[in-house]
Amino acid sequence: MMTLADIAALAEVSESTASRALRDNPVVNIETRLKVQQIAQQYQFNVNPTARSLRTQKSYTIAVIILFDAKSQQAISDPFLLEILGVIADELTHKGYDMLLSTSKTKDKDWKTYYIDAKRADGLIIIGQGEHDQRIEQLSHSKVPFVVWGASSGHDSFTVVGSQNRSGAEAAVSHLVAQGCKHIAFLGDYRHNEIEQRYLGYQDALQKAGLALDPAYELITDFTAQDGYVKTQQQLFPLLPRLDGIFAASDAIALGAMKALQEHGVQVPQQLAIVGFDDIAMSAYCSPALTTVKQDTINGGKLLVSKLLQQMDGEQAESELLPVRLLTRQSSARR
Amino acid sequence: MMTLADIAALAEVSESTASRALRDNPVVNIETRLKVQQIAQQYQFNVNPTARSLRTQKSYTIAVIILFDAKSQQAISDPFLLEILGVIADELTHKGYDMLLSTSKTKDKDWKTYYIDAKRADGLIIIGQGEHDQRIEQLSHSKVPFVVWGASSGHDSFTVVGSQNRSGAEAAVSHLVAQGCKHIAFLGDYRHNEIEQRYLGYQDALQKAGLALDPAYELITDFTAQDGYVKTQQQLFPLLPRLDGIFAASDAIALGAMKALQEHGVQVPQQLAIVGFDDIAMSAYCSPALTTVKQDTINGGKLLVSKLLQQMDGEQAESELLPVRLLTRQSSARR
DNA sequence: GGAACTTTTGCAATCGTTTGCAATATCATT
DNA sequence: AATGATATTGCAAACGATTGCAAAAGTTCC
Repeated sequence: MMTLADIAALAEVSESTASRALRDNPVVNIETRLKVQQIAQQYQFNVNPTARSLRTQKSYTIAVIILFDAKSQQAISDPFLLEILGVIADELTHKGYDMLLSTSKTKDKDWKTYYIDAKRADGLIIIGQGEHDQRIEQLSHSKVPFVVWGASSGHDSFTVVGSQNRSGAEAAVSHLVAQGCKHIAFLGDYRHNEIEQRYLGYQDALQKAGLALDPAYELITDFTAQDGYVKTQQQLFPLLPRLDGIFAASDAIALGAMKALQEHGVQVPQQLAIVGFDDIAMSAYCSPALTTVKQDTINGGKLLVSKLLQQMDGEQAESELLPVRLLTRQSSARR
Repeated sequence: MMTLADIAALAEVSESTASRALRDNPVVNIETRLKVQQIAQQYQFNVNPTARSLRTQKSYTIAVIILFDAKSQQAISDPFLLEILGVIADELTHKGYDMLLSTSKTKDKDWKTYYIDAKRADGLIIIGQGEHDQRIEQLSHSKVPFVVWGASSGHDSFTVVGSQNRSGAEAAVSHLVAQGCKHIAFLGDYRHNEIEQRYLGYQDALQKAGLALDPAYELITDFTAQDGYVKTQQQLFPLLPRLDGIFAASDAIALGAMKALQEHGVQVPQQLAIVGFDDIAMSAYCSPALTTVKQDTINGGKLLVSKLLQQMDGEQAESELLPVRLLTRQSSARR
């Protein structure tokens, strides 16, 4: 392996000059610079990132932490996650950063100590707040640069990027109302930050439509199709003659519910319309195709990265919620 | 931030001794060792991984490279991917390694140079070979420790961990035969390594059953539900009266195909039975529930890690294909 | 020709560990 | 008490870059 010293020797300059030349520091003579660069190129020299890290105290690495739900041991809607992860990876690569991935099951290392203090990473991207995580709150009291994907409380002490869950949910439920639904159930776990917003949006829509809020129509449901299926059987079937709409906090839940209903002989969407959230790949390909709310993963990932880098540059970064889009498909087509 | 020097001073020993004490090197007196460790603990000292890396030339980091398909820009069956990624992350964490993630769209950095030579990582895990990647073949001529998730040719020049795609596919198709199917189509892109194996398994089963191989029944299909849907409409509908079974190389494809068929009024499984591959979360919750072949992600991830570490210890690591499991559900229940 | 700048370069310290080797301390043996 | 063997410790040199500061070289101007 070539080292900077070798290149310097070949170019007949000191290591200092070689180092500066490689970073294109204008303080070194343009000709010298070119010469060094040319030689480095020729010998395929790359600076050793470890050595540079040690000296500069920067790692050019960002840690991405995927939070798993304490109970279900499941991450927020999988397909969504993979997509945003891909976008983040691309963005970081593009900006010259490496990406350290950690899928954090509940109790584990102290992020600040492990990543930041130890200089493993220069910043943190945390995906999925779940139920108000202590650790995030705590981080915000430190100087650690980090951003979170999730729900914004409107006055958070840290930078959040997420979807307009509330208005998205409201649009979804209003759509159900417009389709003639009068008794609409909510499936999801509103103890989860983002879901809470969707739940509020659900209420907004009902209120706006002058429909009553009925606790019997609100089911706490995990993120899984499995739980959507089970909860529907257990708690929705009894309400069935009247129940004519379901807003599920995720597509997975919606599909689980739909399955249960179909097995029970309920016609979707004629007797009961369903709307989900996420637009996972399968949503368009189930029968009937699922109406859903699509999150803007691409811009989400990009924003997470740009706001984080912004923070690392010492600037402030505001929280931001991205617009979502209602995709109407057959599962809610009653008129 | 505390440094080793601080700890050494506090313990009134030299840095050398402190360093050795922390690694529990028996050459230092047991009492000294305990004292140093106690002090380190008390002051929450952690060795700086960058400095250690520089000195030892090891990073205690593994790079995981997710290969995307050149054309579809899509990774192999998404849900599967996220799962195995989680397992790998856990295993690595458990062994004290960090995980660098890279989602490699076609042309990018030279892995050996970027990760290994630059000491960013001590080893590589490559997920998804796709269509015989040049770069993997090339790696095997170097001393770089790496493992690949994919298909084994039986005589590969590197370590592969994967599923028994061929026998799994054979079981799936034999199951269709047992259900009375006589004209079974194959949907998938056999230019992709793993899919090729599934395709061979498909042929095995047909041959064993004495059924004819008909090229008209073999459709090159991308990994997406979308393409399964389109290709089915375009190329399967004409064959319909006779066609009575489909083996799709992935669940996504299967669901796409199913959607097309249902829209076309074909009864699944009565008129036509379908089997997929992967067991993605949705498979059990579509209608009818999809019969499929489940891969053993958990052991897959564990094996990838253990075989890689084995290689890094200088040992040889054999390729290994894991058994899969046929999950029979309604989409193929004709008897 | 020399003072006063400006542009380029290089010296040497530093980042925080690990480790080969030599030095010292300890102990048993004769 | 001297000798040799055996535990313990510490010195100092890496690992491969970056950077403040001073020195050297080159210009300009009177």
